[in-house]
Amino acid sequence: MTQPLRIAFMGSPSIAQGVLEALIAAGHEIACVYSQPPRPSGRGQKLTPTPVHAFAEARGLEVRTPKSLKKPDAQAELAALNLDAAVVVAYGLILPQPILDAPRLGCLNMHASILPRWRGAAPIQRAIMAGDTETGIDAMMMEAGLDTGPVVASVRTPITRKDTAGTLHDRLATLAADLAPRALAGLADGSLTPVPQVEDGMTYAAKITADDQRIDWTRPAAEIDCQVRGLAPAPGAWCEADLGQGPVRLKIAFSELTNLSTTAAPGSVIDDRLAIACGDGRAVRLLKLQKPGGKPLDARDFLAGTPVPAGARLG
RNA sequence: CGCGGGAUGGAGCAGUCCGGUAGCUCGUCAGGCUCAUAACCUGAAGGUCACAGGUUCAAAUCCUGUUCCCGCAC
Repeated sequence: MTQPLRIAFMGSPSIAQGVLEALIAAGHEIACVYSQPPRPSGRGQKLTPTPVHAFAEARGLEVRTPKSLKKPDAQAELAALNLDAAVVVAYGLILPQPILDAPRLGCLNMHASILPRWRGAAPIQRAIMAGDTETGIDAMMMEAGLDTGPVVASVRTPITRKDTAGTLHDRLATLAADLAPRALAGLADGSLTPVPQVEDGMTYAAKITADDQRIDWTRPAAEIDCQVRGLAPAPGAWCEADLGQGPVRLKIAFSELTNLSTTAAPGSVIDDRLAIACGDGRAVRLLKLQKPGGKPLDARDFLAGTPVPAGARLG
């Protein structure tokens, strides 16, 4: 490897953790780890540190969890670290200009899309939901704008019809962990030059909302299949279903496009193996389902305890 | 203490209100049948009903506590 650098790592969710591990393995000096502050979250409102926070603490690294980096004292604390670079992966805070300018080489961001497509918060989910056939990881120099900076290095991976946000996330996490040390080294020794993004083809990957999760069976089957896979395993796409005890929220964790055609009304169950009619006369087959209080089940296991006969209707 | 649902052979569920023979759909195993199937027929194995106490002649079922799992909200 090249010479060790003195860096700060900034990140919060699990995709960032692998990058941090890779930077440690590459021999860099991790001066400090920044992560989102622990917040009451989840069942029971327990105060939960982020995955990166927990990991860094377990490794004995200094962890800082400021609520914002806009204040001068927070900026001074970062400047005092006297950094060669900062590596940022899904941190979740805006980095003001003084922060961006503090490290000698700047701030390097790992972003889970091929920019300028899918700038923003949820690039992995949006790529699948839109039916993209390829995505990847870009290593980019951060600017004040949202994911607008020049790209240092890039890797790509195909999206298959069997990919979910979960499987794609895991694959991209591996790619990001591999790319980050290489991009950093190339930046440090000048062998990689940041290339400005073209604006052509730019899209934003908006945060996933409750509306994104609700399945509308009048939409085309291919779109619904992409919606299901793009939101799996969390937060999940769902529809209403009356399984004999009144309407319940049925989460769909995995699906596939069938080659069936049908004239049945959208939402109709058209066979005894969970093929559902969609708006374009085609059908998706539900392969993994979850009802309230239960775990996600393969269609076969689900049907063993909850028969869903042809002719039933989902809403 | 945010709201709520759950734990029953290997899987998924009923049974719990109203205490009294362990049930259903699958899977597994053995055999049969079929060109073939998430096909069909016959037979078999497999459960201290999450854990710990309590009430009772008798507890999956009623009472108390514990652990683990999940949905919503955040």
